[in-house]
Amino acid sequence: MPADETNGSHADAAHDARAVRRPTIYDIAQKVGLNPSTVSRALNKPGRTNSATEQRIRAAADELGYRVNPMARALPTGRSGTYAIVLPDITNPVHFDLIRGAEQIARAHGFTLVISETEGSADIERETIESLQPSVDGLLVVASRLDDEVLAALSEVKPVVAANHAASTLPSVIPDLAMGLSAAMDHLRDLGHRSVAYLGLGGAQINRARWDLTLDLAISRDLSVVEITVEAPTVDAGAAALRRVRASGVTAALAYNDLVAHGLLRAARTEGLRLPEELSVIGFDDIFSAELAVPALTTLHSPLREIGTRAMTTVIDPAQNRIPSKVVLPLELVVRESTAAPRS
Amino acid sequence: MPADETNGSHADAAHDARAVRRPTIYDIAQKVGLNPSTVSRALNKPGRTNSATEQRIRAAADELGYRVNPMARALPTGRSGTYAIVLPDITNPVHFDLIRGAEQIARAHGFTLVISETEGSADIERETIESLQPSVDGLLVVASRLDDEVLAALSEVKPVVAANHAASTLPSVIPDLAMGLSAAMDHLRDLGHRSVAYLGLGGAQINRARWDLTLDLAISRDLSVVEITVEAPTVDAGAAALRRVRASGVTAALAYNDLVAHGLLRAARTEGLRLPEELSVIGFDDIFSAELAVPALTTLHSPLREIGTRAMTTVIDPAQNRIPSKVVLPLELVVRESTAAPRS
DNA sequence: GATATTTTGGCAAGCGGTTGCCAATGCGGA
DNA sequence: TCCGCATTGGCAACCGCTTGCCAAAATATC
Repeated sequence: MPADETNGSHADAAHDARAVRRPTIYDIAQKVGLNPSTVSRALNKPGRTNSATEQRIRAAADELGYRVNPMARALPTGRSGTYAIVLPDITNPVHFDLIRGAEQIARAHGFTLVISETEGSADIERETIESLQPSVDGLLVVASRLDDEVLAALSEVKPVVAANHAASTLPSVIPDLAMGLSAAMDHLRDLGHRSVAYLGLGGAQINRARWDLTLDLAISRDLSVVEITVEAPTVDAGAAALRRVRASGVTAALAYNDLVAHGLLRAARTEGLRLPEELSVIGFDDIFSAELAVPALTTLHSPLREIGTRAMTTVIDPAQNRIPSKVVLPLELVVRESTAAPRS
Repeated sequence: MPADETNGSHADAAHDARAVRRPTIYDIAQKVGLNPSTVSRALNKPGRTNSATEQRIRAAADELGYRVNPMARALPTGRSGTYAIVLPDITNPVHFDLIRGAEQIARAHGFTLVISETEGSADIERETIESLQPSVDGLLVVASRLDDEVLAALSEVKPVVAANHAASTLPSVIPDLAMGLSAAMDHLRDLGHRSVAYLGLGGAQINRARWDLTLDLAISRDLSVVEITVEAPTVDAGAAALRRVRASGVTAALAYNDLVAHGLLRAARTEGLRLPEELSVIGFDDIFSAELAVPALTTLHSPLREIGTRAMTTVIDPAQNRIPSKVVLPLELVVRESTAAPRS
């Protein structure tokens, strides 16, 4: 039988429709002369059927090019095999590695991942999660804008785990802020800085933890510190902050993230500052462009990818799914060229 | 009724299960004393039911916090309301804006988007598409590694559109290579360059079109041109190519993408070349870090975001879905600091 | 006021799987 | 040879929603 065109066997009216119908377990059942339930078992319950018939069924299945329809399966079982990751902004490079880590685990388990943006709005985030719930087996929320109680309520329906920020009511996977910020502060102090600025993101609760900690750490090191707020976690917002940074008289700045640090560096260069002598800058995250910057960015390397894999692993596992735990991963300072002793 | 705890109304055995059951149209039907089919119509077929009962149903629906279950709906209708975008590598910044454009359109229509990586492997790509097919209404393939015929076959089942590369058998949305490359060549020639290198990506068919065109354009401008192959579309691969670029004696290089250009620049700076006088570099794509580079990268600005929106719009529309067309979008040269007249 | 139409709602089948339960078959042991 | 048990496969219900078809009710037509 040379022609592959005949695979529709008894050509129905369906044939003139635009889309070709995919074979179902009923087609397989008919082909081998067995009941669909047997086909289902042969394909999914190892050992439940005679191995000879299992062979026949398997053969027929891939002769027909059968693939299970995940939605049809999801209905009776309640398990769809898809997970969602919801985050404020896909294009923020910080999220790439996190997404990729999650994707890798999902793929390894044969799950599919849907990614959804919230544009940083709590309302959209809530709405998104609710509308996703019926079709997923669990959710990862990254840098959520939602209150812990809301998240707790949402996680009643389907498990939710927090990635990259701590939620007291959920399993969370976070970087070790204390470790990273201590290292950053030590580094600055050791270089001889006496006063530093922290460029924080207004309105992000993830920012609070960082600032509170930075404040404590600075005080205990006898450094003076001020918080300067940027409007968005972007290059432009970072650039716009330079004026205030200079006005504050600090010799070093710790940025909310690398994008902000990039902006600060760019603006400083534009203004003709000598870098890093006249201004030391430390970023946060260590995105791929950090080492491309001039001067190359000293930054806190966040284990984004591992945060993604751990978070995904957690949400997949029914044993860890629902119990609020906290996985903290090392946050390391990588020293490049954007920090130096202040000119005296 | 102060307590919100009572929403389970007649508490079933389901109550002690981990996951809370979400209300269905049956719950609504029972609550208002109507048939589920009426509920379904009230919610989805405007005008099909009496507007008074529609009100009642709607009220009951959101009192119960009802949300339709997309999977249950997908089964009878065959429409799942989700689309997939499959691409070689999520973390390649080139894809961010494209994804985002697609996401925006999807969201605007209330569709959900699933993103899937192929790691640049044709086999994985095919496998991915096939396993996604039953649960999506259409696919976007970005920089596909698959043959046009394979794609054609795949698109029998569910519509597929090609984004950022041309597939003769599918609707495609692509940048205007001729326009962009002409501008790049003109720019180089006008600066006084006589011989240029093209840094191409081995094995990518999207690369062939670029190289062929570059060759033609160079010849017609009386420039000499060589192709230098990089192994991967990455910064490191670009850096590794510097040696060969210098050996070739060219004064300018056109890179496969901005990442490669970044690498070239970085390596050149490390080697102490004076940039851009000793080597002009033009990138491709205009990713966000292009203007962060030092010198800031002259590059071909690809309308990635619009490619994403147009491709998504196309795949959504049954009228355009299936007819191989070609939407070409302007590819513009943005001149920054990485190109200059060669030192004479 | 009787008949023809239109509105409106119910019934039931079906989408493609899964699974509890039962029946038939095959096998071993007494 | 007969009984009991383990294997193996079939039956049918169900997951939540949609939709063709029909009947009852409401409305329009004469």
